[in-house]
Amino acid sequence: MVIKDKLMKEKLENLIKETLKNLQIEFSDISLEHPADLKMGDYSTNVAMVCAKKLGINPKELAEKIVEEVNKRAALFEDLRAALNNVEVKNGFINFYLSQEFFIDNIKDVLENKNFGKNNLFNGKKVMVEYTQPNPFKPFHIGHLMSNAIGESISRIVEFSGAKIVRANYQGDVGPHVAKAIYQMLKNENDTSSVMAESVSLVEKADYIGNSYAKGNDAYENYEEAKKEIDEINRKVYNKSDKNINEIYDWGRRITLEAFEEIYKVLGTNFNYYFFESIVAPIGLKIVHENCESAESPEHSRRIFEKSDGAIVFHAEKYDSKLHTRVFINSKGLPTYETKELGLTQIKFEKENPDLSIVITANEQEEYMKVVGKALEIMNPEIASKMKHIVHGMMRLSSGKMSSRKGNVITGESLIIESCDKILEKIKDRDFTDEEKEQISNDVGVAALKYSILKQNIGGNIIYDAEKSISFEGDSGPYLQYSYARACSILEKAKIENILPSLVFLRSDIKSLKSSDFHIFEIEKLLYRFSEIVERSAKEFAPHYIANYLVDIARAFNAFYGNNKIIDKDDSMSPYKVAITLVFSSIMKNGLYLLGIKAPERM
RNA sequence: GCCCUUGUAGUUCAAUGGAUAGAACGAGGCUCUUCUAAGGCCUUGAUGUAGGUUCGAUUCCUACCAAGGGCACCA
Repeated sequence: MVIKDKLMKEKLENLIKETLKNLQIEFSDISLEHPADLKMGDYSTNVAMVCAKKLGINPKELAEKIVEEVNKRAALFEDLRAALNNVEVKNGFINFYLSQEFFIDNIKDVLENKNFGKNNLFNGKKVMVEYTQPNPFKPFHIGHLMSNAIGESISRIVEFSGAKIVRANYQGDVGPHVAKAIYQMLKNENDTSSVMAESVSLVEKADYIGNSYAKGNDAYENYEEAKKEIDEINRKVYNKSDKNINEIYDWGRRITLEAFEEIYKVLGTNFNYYFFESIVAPIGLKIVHENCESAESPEHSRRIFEKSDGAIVFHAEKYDSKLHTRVFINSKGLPTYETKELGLTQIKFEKENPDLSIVITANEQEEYMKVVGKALEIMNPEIASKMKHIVHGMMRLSSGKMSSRKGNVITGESLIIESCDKILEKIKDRDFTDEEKEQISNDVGVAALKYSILKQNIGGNIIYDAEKSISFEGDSGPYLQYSYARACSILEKAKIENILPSLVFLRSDIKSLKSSDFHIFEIEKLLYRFSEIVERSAKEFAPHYIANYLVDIARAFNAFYGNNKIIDKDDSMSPYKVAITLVFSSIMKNGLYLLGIKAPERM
């Protein structure tokens, strides 16, 4: 058995270390990387250039000397001898070329090892991930879609890296936005009661509530009278004092939550916890009051929060000049977002006590969270150290339109439907049953959207182009799925032709082949890297490394497909090519899973 | 004004301090009596400005310019 993927890097690093030691060069920080260009080898190190200056030697000469010594040492070990094809100096770099035997053994490894691609970065850790956070009474907008795609992918990646994942959702079921929606629904009492009827669909009901919020919000901003009424309703919602309001509230909350659940089903998310502001708010209030300057009890001597203009605030700039003051309890005695966040954090740790608690939100909340984090750090440094806030950018539509033909705001939901409908239109003439078409267009439509969100660094804003996103060409979710489906179809044919993937492709077989008959395919040089890509994604909480990698292997596979006949009874290489196809399909499926994307076998 | 984030082909995005800065879309050409041509192959083009650190800077540091976000009772 030759060395496989991760071990290879370690072995090579050790080899270089030993070599330097032999040459009496002191250097510990070995950098060994994959060169960007496959022509430059499979691994590459810059030690010669780094050490040359210190030693006052020409880097090229030093590199030659190191290579000579490396070759001598590598010859002593059977595994290295088999795995290394060539070591050479180019532009001062020392490049390592791996052998056919290395690649073949790694193809075998993927086929035999069920855990291929996994790593143990988070072994034994419990990680809670909070994401999506749509608010009852408001539409599921594009930001929620982004948060969901990113949160689900990060959850899966971290889970794949050994963690136990707890998925959490946090929803604002009290507050001004609720009052605005209820205000409008009370104004249109007749419409409201007819929408509440059984016969009206869930989607229509949820739309009605979302639109009521939008109108109520408008009234709040433009009419003093409405503002007063809404503030009054807000208070009544908090203390549940009005029977009529309670009834509409209970109904609206239930309907919008049910509608969200339908969306999660389409997106492929299952939450373990739903936290609500109504539950979290009183806990946060208690925390703030106990740590406020007015607290009389002597055990609460920490005066973190201070009274100011009738509100209770936290002067974060006292602790960190880069932060600022924020209101935690407003002058009406109601908790703000910051206070609720403190309550939420406490509940999370009481219920699950995670080793790491991740919160995913849009970047507009970055500065608030730093202030909340500072307050938390003073009160409970242990919990604060386990919190991680991951922010994502905003999505803009390339068309510039943010509202649909009906004049409604384009919601996350409408974007999903539009995407799926377009795919359905594209595949309408294909040879599938209506049921299959429905399933495929759902899987592909959602993939198109999710991929558009995940293909780039999550911190930046996204310009969403619906046409490009659903395109099956180039850099898209459907392109990845198409490549997978194509591989599946080849494997199906292989089965019919009875060409089985060769699991035992013996070293003697390779040697008996003339070198002209055998060359290492680009796809082979990429497949074994899957696990290190996943590990890096997990370490940096960055799904886009996986997305980019999948495009790379899809392209390499399609080139392999385009330039080779895979199923060919007269070709002794055919079983091995089938094996490569099988490995590609398995890695693509796993990779798509990590992005939260389904992999249909036909499309 | 202060703080955070971001400036890369015409456009949308990559690039763990490294090699000739990669893709995709767009444009032009070629390609299937072979497994999904929704594919493949070829051609075309970019690091905001000015310094600094380094053998080497898109990456790190400083200043400037530009965009987005935050800066007291919304979330």
